[in-house]
Amino acid sequence: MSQRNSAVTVEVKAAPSGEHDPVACTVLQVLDRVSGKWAIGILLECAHGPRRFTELERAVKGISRRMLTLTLRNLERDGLLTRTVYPTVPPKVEYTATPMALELYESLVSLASWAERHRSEIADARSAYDHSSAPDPTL
Amino acid sequence: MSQRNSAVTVEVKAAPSGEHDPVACTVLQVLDRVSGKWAIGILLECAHGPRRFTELERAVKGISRRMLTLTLRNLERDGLLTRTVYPTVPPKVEYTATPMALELYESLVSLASWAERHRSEIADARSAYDHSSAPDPTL
DNA sequence: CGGTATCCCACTCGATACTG
DNA sequence: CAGTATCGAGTGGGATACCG
Repeated sequence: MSQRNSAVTVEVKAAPSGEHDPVACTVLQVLDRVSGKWAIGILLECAHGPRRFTELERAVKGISRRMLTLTLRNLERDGLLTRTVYPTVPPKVEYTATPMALELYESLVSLASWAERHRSEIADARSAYDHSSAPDPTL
Repeated sequence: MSQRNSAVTVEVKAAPSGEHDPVACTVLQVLDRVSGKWAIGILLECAHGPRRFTELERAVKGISRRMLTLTLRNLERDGLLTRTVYPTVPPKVEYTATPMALELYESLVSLASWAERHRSEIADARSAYDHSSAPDPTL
């Protein structure tokens, strides 16, 4: 992976940014941080206390080593997780949610509550929409 | 685009879902709805009142017709926007945010406020991280 | 005006194999 | 134990051209 910009060797999300609307822009930045299939699950686990690599691998079911590492690195880079290496043998590494991440989690809960309140409303809207483009009965 | 499932002709996001953690799962569902580069910008515009197709095209700068249509369809499908067609000539179509969408917007604002509060903290974490994998000075 | 249809690239993510 | 390297499929999204 010979890339001129020598900073990081792992794939790290390049901030898309560059929006015009200040609010949309800000929200998008947060979203980019916690979007992706795994970030929230990992954050959630680490919010309950320090977690080791393999603990996360088991706790966040379905994740691959690769995605675990990648997501961990991005969260660490954004200051949402701290990575602590114990120079023992065998090696031991712990990931901990930062206070900032715990605050973020509170905001995410408000999002979740919105989803709970409107779960059925959304489901209804979906089926209504999907049925309105009705399949031709003559087929 | 001959697909047997005749419901919708446009590409519509198939909900990935299927997570194990209830909170992570719920949040992910919301995120999938408003993720993507354009959903929030469009929602934001329509929150200020009914908007026509070409108004949105101009307001949400950088968006293509294709992505505008796709995102509008998804938002409509989830019941976040209502689409009103005036059968005039030339045609006129208006998109309006639903009450549910306006509520969601409030939640997004709390996310934005989190981002504001921690903007510098994140920036610091980033540069610290990026500098720690220091490029070889001898190059 | 308000869309669709196509083509295509970049990026995400999973599977698998290898390493300090 | 805690990663890294590589390959390849699937998908998000841009450009462009066409349609009722």
